[in-house]
Amino acid sequence: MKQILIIDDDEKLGQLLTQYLERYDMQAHVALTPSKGFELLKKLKPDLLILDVMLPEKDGFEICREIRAKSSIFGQLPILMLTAHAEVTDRIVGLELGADDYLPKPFEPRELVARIHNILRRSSDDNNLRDIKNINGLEVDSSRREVKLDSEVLDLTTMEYELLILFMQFPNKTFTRDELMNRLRGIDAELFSRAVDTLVSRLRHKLNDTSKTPRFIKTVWGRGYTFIGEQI
Amino acid sequence: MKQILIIDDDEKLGQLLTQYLERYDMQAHVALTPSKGFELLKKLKPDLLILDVMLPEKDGFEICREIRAKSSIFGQLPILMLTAHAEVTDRIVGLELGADDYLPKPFEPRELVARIHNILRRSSDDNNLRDIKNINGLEVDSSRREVKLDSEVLDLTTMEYELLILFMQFPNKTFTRDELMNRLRGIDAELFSRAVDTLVSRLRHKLNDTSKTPRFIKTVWGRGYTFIGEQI
DNA sequence: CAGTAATGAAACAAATACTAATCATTGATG
DNA sequence: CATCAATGATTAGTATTTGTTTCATTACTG
Repeated sequence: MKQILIIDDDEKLGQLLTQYLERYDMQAHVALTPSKGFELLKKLKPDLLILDVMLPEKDGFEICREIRAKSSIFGQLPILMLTAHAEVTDRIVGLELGADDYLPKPFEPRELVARIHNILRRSSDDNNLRDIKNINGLEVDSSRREVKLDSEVLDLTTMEYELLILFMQFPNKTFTRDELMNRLRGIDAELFSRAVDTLVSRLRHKLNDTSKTPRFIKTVWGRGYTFIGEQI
Repeated sequence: MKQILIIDDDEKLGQLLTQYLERYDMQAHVALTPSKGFELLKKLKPDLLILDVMLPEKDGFEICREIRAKSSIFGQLPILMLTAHAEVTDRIVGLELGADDYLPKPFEPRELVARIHNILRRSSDDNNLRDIKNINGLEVDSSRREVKLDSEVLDLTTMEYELLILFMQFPNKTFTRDELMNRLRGIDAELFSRAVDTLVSRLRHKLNDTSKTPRFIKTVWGRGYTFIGEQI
């Protein structure tokens, strides 16, 4: 069953949608505030996010941007924006904000369901491409959040896992520390410490990759780190 | 190519930055006064604005505030502030002024480029576009910071890499040693030694370019060095 | 072709960046 | 609220890069 997270301060609307979506085999969860929303986001890892533009604390644009910034974690999460009026829409869809679709209020529930289906179909198409990755003896099943090294399952922490799949998404790309932290922790990550190094070090250990000629994560001196792609 | 607008009354600095940024595939434009700056801002619609805090007419804070006020037009425009000293910084970043980052003078050009990249990545997550230069069997993928010689990846240090892309930016141009050091290390790098020669020598070795009829880097006796462009 | 200046690159030194161990903090869990 | 796991910060030790010196070699000059 698809999990849908709705961030909207209109409680009544939330309940209505929950009931309605249930009929289409979707389980909806409502967060009335952005902070509650982020909490549920982490907990539920929903398949789709419905976001109201008008919200207390921060507006929907802001939330959308934040989520997109943490691209490795929620970069793929489809987002549907609910706008108060049809006007502002240009900014929303596909553009810098990275929402996948929008729907002006008021709307027909059926219309909403149609759009949800649309989005989910779209996103699942390219999700399949990255579901299981296998590079150089390292196998990641992202739907299970499981990593196998030479057929043995590794026990990775959240950060370690996120770092790994970020690396694997862009093999051979050299990431600077700043870049890594920004991608892993979101926009405003200011780093004064060797936290990234520590994280990499821990991941390397679990990957058994501490020799001077690394199998997976190479240090690029003066720049950052690189995940080594297929060797030819 | 990214367009960068610099508002700064230090003409020399502007020129230097323009040249430097060129190497990183950014086109810089310098406005010496705020009014000229606003004019260019409208005309160019740059991807990023670099703003000196100390300016004639109005100071950088003021400009920043004004730009942020016209949020519909330039609300998204990333702004990098150059401050004379590191003190005032709290007010600047992210706060009521809405700058995206700051950099205290004096700074290393490399540092500036790193910050620009950071900001641009944050504001629009589009570093998938790669620009690849290919000269005479030497291939540089600047987004990955990867250099291939006859299809083999080279392991270059930071300085070696910087030197190489500087050369490749201006094939057939003869650089003096002074010029090279200034471009590589920042504004008024004083050099009493043969550091440049050593650097070139090291790069040549990695490029396998030590024969008397060089493939890439030619010595111009009494002058400096030249990177050999396409042979016809 | 000798004399002189410029260059290449080896060897050493200094500066800088990285690793990993350790400690501190945070946040979750019962 | 005590415990434990995850993550951030600090730091000593180490490795790498970069700058400097030096000397043999090379290219120019008269």
